Amino acid sequence: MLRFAQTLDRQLGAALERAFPEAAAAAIAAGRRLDPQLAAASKPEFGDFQANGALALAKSLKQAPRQIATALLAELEADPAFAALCLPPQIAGPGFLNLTLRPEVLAAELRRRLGDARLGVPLVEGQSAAARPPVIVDFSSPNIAKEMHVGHLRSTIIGDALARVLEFRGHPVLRLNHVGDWGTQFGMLITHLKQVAPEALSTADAVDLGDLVAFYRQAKQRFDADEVFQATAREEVVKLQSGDPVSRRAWQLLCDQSRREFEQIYGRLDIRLSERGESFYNPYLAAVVADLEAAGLLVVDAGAKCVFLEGMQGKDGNPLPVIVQKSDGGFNYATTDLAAIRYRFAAPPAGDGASWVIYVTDAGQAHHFAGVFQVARRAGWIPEGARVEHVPFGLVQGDDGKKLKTRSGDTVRLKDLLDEAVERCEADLRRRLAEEERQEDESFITQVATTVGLAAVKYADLSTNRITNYQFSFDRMLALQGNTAPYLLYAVVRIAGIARKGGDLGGGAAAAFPDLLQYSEPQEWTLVRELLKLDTVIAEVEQELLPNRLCSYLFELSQVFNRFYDQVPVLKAEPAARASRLALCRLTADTLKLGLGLLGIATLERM
RNA sequence: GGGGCUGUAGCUCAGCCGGAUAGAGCGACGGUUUCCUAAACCGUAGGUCGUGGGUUCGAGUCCCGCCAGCCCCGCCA
Repeated sequence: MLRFAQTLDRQLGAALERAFPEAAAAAIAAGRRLDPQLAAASKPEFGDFQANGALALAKSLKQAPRQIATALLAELEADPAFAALCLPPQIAGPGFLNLTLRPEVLAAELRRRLGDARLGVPLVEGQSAAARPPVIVDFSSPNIAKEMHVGHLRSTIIGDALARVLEFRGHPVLRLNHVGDWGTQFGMLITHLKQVAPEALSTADAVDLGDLVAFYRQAKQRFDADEVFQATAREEVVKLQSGDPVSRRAWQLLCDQSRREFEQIYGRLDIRLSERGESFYNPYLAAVVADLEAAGLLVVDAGAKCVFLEGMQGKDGNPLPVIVQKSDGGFNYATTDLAAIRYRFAAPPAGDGASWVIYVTDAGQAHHFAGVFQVARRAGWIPEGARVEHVPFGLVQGDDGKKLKTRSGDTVRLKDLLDEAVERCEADLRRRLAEEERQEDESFITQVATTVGLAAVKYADLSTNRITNYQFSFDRMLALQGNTAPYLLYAVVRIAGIARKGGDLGGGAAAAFPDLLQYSEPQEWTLVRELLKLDTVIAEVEQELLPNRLCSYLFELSQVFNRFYDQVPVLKAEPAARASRLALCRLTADTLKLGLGLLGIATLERM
């Protein structure tokens, strides 16, 4: 619908200018234009689009809205290009102009998409993909020596979905895993291990990740309680950061251990990610401080080197600092984030040369990023026209509305969460098979349970607006009805069923379908219109970085399809109708597969 | 104390640049199966959009105040 919207906006704008030449000239002189305010129709009975401009213009034109709409209508009807696109428009309510695309225009657009692997979604304009500067999506970012938990789940899934959408649009995307592999935590952990389990620091696989997590917890407790330990740990950090070989070796072992565990999760979730941890930026930390010093932004306060923020105040009304070098000479996470931003925007080969950097982290870090972005901007590290943004998300909560925990009060391990989703799916599937007296082999059951279980977890996370906290519930996400992954997957399965029963879906080519598609039923037209919205929705997701918009669309498409499937026969229809309906099935399946694919969700032929 | 986010049906959530009578799903109640997988479909009930002002032809949406919940606020990340 994007193409139509653009064309109509132009035609309506021109019609307004013809109807009100003086007002149009005045608007243009003021650097504006008479805006027809074209929008998607708010209800199906209003057609495809509505123009709200007449209401807004009433005051400045000193005319009644309906009068303006009438004048606009007259100009539009005189435009043959418009008449070829739309049925005669209707003036409705206080002065809305309702526009309905001609059926043959819709059918032709649908036909066009049957032969298009991109289903009508355009590539970004501009240079070829190879010449374009990269977009960096920074997501997932677990910590070494800790297990991944639900918090990482959100970042991982949302980041992956956004990266997939941007890639599909033709952006070269650099997916970066900014793992926490540096800093005070390692000082703590290495100091503790040296004392209680030195073998873990010299021998690969001497301890597994579970042990490491326990050691980490003990180390943290000692760090918080014991000043002597704290001092030793800080010294250990300095040793590590200055490249002491023993510390380096210990650190490397710890990282390898954790990395293997992370890779398993990413593999299961089908997520591709380039690891570039905090340690990567270690060589650049001193330069960050030097740059800030040279730019005159550094202030030493209580022994720490700080940049004070403009427009952000702390407790006593004083400006908030971003500390870039601690009083003990060490660097902290803000320094690392500044080094990262500096490197990512710097021109190659000294950096990534990015044009857009997206950080997918929890909303609690909003202040931190606002501060870091401001410092980076004032230091001149963000080029003109480049974009840098924090894409925040809310907490994962339990049924009690508090941060999700296990019954014993621990954080929920991601691995356990995924296992449980798949197990629950499998149990449900086995029960269903028994009820329906279906026989399926074990590999089918495993495949379906795995696909549906992981799809459910991902979809539940992606389908709410990311900024709000969301309540985690296996029962809801695995429900077979409603706005859930199983419901969407089932729609794909139904279409696969039609193909199995002899429906020719064209096998990837458009040639199987007639040039003139013909529809008569309202359910068919509703489905046609829904299918044609894909390009608009993708553009919106890219603009707003909100995957839930894509989820809503896919859910609505599935609902519309299920109504069609229920009420309109396909295989038993007479030949002309049958071919046109098969085209709808084919495009629905393609759209669902593409859309779910962009969410990182795999589909099934049977379930 | 300062700042951020959130508050919409019993529950979980949508709601796009301010547009027409506020939308889903679940749950509740009532229906639909000689037909492409009923993991579906159809219908009914359910709302003072936290609250009080303001801006506007028009406010769930924008502005201000207040209330409630969550989060952040100097050397952890």
